[in-house]
Amino acid sequence: MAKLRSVKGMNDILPADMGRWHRVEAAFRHRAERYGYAEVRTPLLEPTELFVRGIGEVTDIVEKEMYTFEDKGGKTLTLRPEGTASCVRAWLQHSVGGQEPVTKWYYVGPMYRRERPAKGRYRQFHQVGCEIYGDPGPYVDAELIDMVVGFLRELGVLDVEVLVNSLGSGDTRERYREALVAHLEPHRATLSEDSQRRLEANPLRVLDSKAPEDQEAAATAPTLLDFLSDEDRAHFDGVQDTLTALGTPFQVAPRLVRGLDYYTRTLFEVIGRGGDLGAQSTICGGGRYDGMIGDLGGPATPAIGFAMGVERVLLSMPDEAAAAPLDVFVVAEAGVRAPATALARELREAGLRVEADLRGRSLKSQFRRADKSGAPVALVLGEREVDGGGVQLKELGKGTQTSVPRDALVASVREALG
RNA sequence: GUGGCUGUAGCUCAGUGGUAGAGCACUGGAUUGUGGCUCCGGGGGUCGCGGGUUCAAACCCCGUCAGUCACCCCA
Repeated sequence: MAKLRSVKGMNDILPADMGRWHRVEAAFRHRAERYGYAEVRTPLLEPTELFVRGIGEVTDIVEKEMYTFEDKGGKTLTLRPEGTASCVRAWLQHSVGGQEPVTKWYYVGPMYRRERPAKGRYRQFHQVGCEIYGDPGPYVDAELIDMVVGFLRELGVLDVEVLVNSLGSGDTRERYREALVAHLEPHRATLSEDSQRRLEANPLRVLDSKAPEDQEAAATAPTLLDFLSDEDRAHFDGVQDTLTALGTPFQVAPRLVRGLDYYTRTLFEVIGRGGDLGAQSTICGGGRYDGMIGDLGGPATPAIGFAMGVERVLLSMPDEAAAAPLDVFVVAEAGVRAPATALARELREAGLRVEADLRGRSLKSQFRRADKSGAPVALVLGEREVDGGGVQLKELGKGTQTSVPRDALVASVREALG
């Protein structure tokens, strides 16, 4: 329609939706802070190198989804596609690890990925997430998962599935990868085209392929859990035992894998079953990445984190009536608009949310607006009231109207609002 | 990135070759300072955009852009 449009896949969030956004963000902040996390804000733009090294060169995100460009100084920059790498960079850059034994950070903000937009998937999307540096788990792993479930529950997102897996550590993944390729190679010809490609790039992904021709080869494949070392196994048991102790329902999903290279040991995903989610049903994904900090040149430090898609949380939340954004609507005759403005200011200074129609329209149309605004109280100011030193206070829900003295106005309004 | 479907008023949609419609929303009014219900009126659309076929295109054809669904991937 209009010639000027927002960039494809990047959406405006209009005031009508803002209540829901604020509710999600506020609930997340409060919960994270109750669990001992502190907010961190990192730049939207980072050196491209950070994501190439942090996320992994052969991942889909790095290979084809990043917004990368050269700035005027010739530096290669990238709009952040996720939050974990930036957090690690900031943590290292400011030597936070030397100042405290365990760091717990949370973040809220937009991320950028140049994918084909669909429901629940946009090119600018928003994530809330947490990261913990310096605690090897497994208790903190379970606590993190439980916090996510509690957060979603608070927002009314009850119909979720929590999937948990362990990718092992050290060379577990490598050994498993080799065994898996050895298993799949004889089936190569019957695998789907995608999976034949994945055989080289990321064979673990063949396991959760939806193509029917891949199902058989995947079903008979060795499972990653069989390759765990004793330590990895004990760690994974610890995660499960703690989740059970917390009463958090979960399922072990031995074939759960992710498209980011950095994960080790604990891996989890929260899937929404209800709401308006389409094919993008993953609300939250996360896991341990004990190797990343060392890989980026820092001291070997265990780490775990997750990210949640705010748009997806919103899609899975139940609808609810929006709270009235106003307390009072001031209705004034055209000739007394100046004193009406002063009246509105007085109420606002007292902390009330006040709107007035100052265009000089008929009282009837002002009342119509007052009604639609949702404000429970209308105050009427005309020549008579200005002369008499009072104000008419009308409770729009009840239809009752009383005259209140000007100097008792704030108290009377407060009383009417309950 | 691949395939399917859809683009008509702010929103939800009807209209399938012959002068652009409905409901909701917005807005004015229904006698002298008062909302919600009802009634009457008003504004608002180069029918996504570009090209083609035709005497004539919202309608048929091609392209393009956007949205959406599935795949892929992921939050």
